[in-house]
Amino acid sequence: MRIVFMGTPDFAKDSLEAIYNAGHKIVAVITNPDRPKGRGMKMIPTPVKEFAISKKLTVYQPEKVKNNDEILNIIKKLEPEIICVVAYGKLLPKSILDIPKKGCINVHGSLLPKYRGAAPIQWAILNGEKTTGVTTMYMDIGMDTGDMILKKEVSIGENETTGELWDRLSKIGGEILVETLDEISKGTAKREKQDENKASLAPMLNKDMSKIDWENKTAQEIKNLVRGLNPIMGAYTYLNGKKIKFWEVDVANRDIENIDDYKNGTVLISDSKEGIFIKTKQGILKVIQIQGENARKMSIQDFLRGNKIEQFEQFKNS
RNA sequence: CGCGGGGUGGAGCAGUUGGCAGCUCGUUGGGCUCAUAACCCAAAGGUCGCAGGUUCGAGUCCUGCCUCCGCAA
Repeated sequence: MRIVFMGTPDFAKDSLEAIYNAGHKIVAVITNPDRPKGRGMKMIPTPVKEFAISKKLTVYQPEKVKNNDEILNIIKKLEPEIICVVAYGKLLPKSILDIPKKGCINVHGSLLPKYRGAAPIQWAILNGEKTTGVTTMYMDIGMDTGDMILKKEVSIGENETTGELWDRLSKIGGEILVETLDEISKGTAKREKQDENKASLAPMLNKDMSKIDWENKTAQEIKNLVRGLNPIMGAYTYLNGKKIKFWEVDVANRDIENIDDYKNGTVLISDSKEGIFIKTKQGILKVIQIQGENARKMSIQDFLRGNKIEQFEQFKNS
């Protein structure tokens, strides 16, 4: 089948690679423009672009796709039977969705209709979900509201981070996309409406939510926050006015006397070998990997050699 | 020229107005102990990123270079 692929990050690249290896005819790849990135603001191509170029596929990088006749005409001339969209980063207008005869299909990192939107994988971890998955669907003009074709469910590990789940789901996304294309070409693809009553949103993450709320969160909730934000931005807090990020924590299984005498966020134990243990609203939090201001991340043991954290010091919101 | 912080024994850090290079941990040897990753004693281990400059004297001040990292996107 003649396919136009649209996508941007590494999640999309795995899908592109999968359909490429499955032998589909990819007539063009559309991805976001290169953006200045990293130290020194160097222009970095998207992962999808890198792959496409290495396979000598044609690449287009429109700044926008709405009200853009140029890209609309380019896609029309390509006469794609299907457009595959994976984490492209922009909503497509109806004028583009109507081009391919067999429709536009999308790979989404959740079990729809749950977690529609930009950050389904992150939210699954943040909310402490036990399972999630990948869904393929026919696109419509809404945000992840189209009719579903295939689903694959996976369980989430207790300590799994967003980064780890992301990698797993992007591989599965590639597999399920190939299956979906198969079924479409054989004419056996289903079309299942999404149940609006079960729909939920997974909006983009913003900076504010990465601050640890010692007052109101339990140890388990904080753990979910930390692994949900790893490796995107990390969860942060303050100790003596200095910003500290946590990259890996666990709920500690130990009893401490008179624990209620201390405020949430208080360091109950600071030990050069075991690390630090912090009181929360419910449960004790053990810190495993940490990062100080302007420093790289390191194990709590390494951190404690050069940075003192005394017992009864308190982590605060500012 | 996006903003910013570094490079000091194996690890993580300190080093005040330039004046003998330190701390915690680790390592090695010894001791204590029924025993220990615990405790005590001792030792080894650094041309302070590189090059030049100022100075009686530079980890510290100046110049250039290499290199690592954080934020922001």
